[in-house]
Amino acid sequence: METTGDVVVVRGEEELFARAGHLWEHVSDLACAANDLYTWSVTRPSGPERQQRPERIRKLYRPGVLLDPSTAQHLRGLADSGAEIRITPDEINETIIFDRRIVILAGDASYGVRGYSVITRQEVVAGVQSLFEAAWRAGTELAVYDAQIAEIRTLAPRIMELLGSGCKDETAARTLGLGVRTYRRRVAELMNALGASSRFQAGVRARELGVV
Amino acid sequence: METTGDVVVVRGEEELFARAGHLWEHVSDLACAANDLYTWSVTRPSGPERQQRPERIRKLYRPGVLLDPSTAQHLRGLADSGAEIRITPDEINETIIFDRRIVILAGDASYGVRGYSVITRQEVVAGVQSLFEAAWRAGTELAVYDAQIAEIRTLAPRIMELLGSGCKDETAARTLGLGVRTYRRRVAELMNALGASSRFQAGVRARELGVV
DNA sequence: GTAGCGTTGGCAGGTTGTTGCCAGCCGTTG
DNA sequence: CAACGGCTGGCAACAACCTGCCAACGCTAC
Repeated sequence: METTGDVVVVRGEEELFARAGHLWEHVSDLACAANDLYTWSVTRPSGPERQQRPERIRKLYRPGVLLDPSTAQHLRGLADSGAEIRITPDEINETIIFDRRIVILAGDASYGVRGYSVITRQEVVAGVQSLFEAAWRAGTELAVYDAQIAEIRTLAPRIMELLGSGCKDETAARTLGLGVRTYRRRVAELMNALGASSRFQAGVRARELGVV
Repeated sequence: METTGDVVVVRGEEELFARAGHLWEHVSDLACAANDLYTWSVTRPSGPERQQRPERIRKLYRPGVLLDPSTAQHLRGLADSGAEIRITPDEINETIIFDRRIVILAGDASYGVRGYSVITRQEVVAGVQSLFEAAWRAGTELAVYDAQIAEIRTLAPRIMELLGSGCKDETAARTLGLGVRTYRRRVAELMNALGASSRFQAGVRARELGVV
């Protein structure tokens, strides 16, 4: 563990849980941005020590989380239970904010153990909060985005499977009974939902989200 | 659990462990083919019930497992301890064979719970064994392949990072101080090591192996 | 000092992918 | 029944990628 006054960097989910697990006990205003459903769930205790539910929960995700029907269903369930969920096509830094007082920023997960910055300095917290608010305002309500992406979702598994098989677009299109232009339209829509600018990146992203 | 006489299909690692965990106790001739290091480790008990080590262990992997230095080091350790390890560029069906008597074939892991076929019918076991032997003979000794891939491995993380960033080859090449032809040579080598025929497939594979 | 070998990188031809354009088709609405 | 809107799919221009070819360079051995 490294400390620099109001910013503490911890490495790995265990250290993060030890450091921040208690924050869930009394939080009333929770805001988070994540690339998938798991990023912040590791910090949250799931036993009897979990107290009352926060008064306000806001969650901001990338569209890719809606490509998996079960994940989409889970998010709808959360929304039905009172959580406010929005979707943003923009790149987001994975962040969680407790009561506008404590911020945790997730570091790069590409290699080895992930680092998390736990920030309590109020000026910094305020800055991160305002960035979150801007991203939140630009987001689209879950229900609205879900309706838009429903069509993509029905075909997404087959397209992902075909993309993952390594075959050419022409072959994949024929397999689905589509013209190659239409197949490529669908692929472009998936790339957008995954927030990817290349097919390699889309492949990585799809695997991370478990949709391939 | 579904049964068809000498072939039993189980779903998920827990059922597999319950069904096949005991096989490790007295096995003396073990042969397996896997895409990563974890596929068959879930079936193996790790406590005191594990008896003596098999007399012969043969493991066949795809080259991608050597892209990660720590995975490569682990495999070298296994080889040093007496296991015979070979690498094959060909597609392999994940298989494990106990004493030429019992075979387990891993099913598709793309979605949901993975199915495993546990086969005891001797004709089928013999057939699978001979397929394994053919693939084994075509494989390359770990040490030989490792030496060949060492060069690729040093640059692989940077290339994966750049590929994963979604930027163009020209940009990535400049970032690494290489010509775009040379960069594309390295990418082609990585694609081969990953057994991928498209960049999307390579992205998926790289993420599965944890090298991006 | 020279020959041989391996690698790099520029060039180029071919393939694959990205996206715009537009004709045709189908379903809906007035 | 006609008009309209949306979607499909063929075509095409362009971009990005894939791989062969070859000159140049650096290193090693003799």
